[in-house]
Amino acid sequence: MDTHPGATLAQLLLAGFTTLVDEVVVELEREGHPGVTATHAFALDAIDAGAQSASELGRSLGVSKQAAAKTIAALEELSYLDRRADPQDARRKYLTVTDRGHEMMAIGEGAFDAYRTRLAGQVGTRALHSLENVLRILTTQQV
Amino acid sequence: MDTHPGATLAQLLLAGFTTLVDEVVVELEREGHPGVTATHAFALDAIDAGAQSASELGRSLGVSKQAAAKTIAALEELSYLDRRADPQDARRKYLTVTDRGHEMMAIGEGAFDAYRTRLAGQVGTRALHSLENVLRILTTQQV
DNA sequence: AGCAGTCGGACAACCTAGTTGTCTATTGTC
DNA sequence: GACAATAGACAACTAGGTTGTCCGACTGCT
Repeated sequence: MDTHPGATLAQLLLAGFTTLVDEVVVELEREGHPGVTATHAFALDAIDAGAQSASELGRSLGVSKQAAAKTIAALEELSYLDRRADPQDARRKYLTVTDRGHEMMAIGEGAFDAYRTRLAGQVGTRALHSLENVLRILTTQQV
Repeated sequence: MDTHPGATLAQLLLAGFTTLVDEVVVELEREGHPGVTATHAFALDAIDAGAQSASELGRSLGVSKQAAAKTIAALEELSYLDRRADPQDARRKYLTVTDRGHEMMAIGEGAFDAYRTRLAGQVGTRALHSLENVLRILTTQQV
């Protein structure tokens, strides 16, 4: 039935990601946050979790500092971030998440979690935990 | 430990995809097929499986016919495809996979399958089947 | 047989999310 | 004080898509 099991696995992983993300983006738009992408949401999470400069954000997301700077510019434009001079280090621009940024994060997280909970209801908590465990092994080990 | 389970699931899915694909691209390069991307390999699979025109390929991959045409142009440039006039329909350009294309497909599939088999060895066949089942539900149903 | 509508393909302009390379200003280290 | 490392800005580029427009070829209907 499936003549390409390995390639199918890859396509399933990508399709799963886009399905989940599309759902969340639609929900964010419905809740008053149009123009937000998954990249934005992940970056804002990383900044709120401690990445306080473009270089640091790039390292934390695994992309170049230039790419991180572009994402930061977009988030600032959408009023999700403030950039201020760092009094300790004149090279840096200190990043803080605005109130609107925290609101967007909460809605995004809520939508992600709600989807995950619905999925758990359909396939069972054990199957979902098993999936997450397999993916963690896939991404962190030499398989 | 994980304060964002839903977002983490999305990131795991994407990271799983890129891990798998990067591995295969490296293997293809090592086996004499540099410049091949996952997009190319998936498109060639779809063409070999019956998508015989740019429009049809686009529908089968879920992208616009223009995007499919760009991928086809790249595959033709890399000598993985032939485009010939269709005697039955002068609008169409009939697509056939070359010998080198079939060789590349075989290597790509082999690399994908080998990785999947190694993963099954680490986590068990049941866990892998369960993962694929969950992803199929995630991508094909209204969850 | 004619004609309207659909379909395949090409071309252009644009977008997103990244890349590398180069540059300046600042900071930390010996 | 010299010098390497770091933060950020700017430019040019790439991949892989998108819409919109257009034309020529086919198809179904009357």
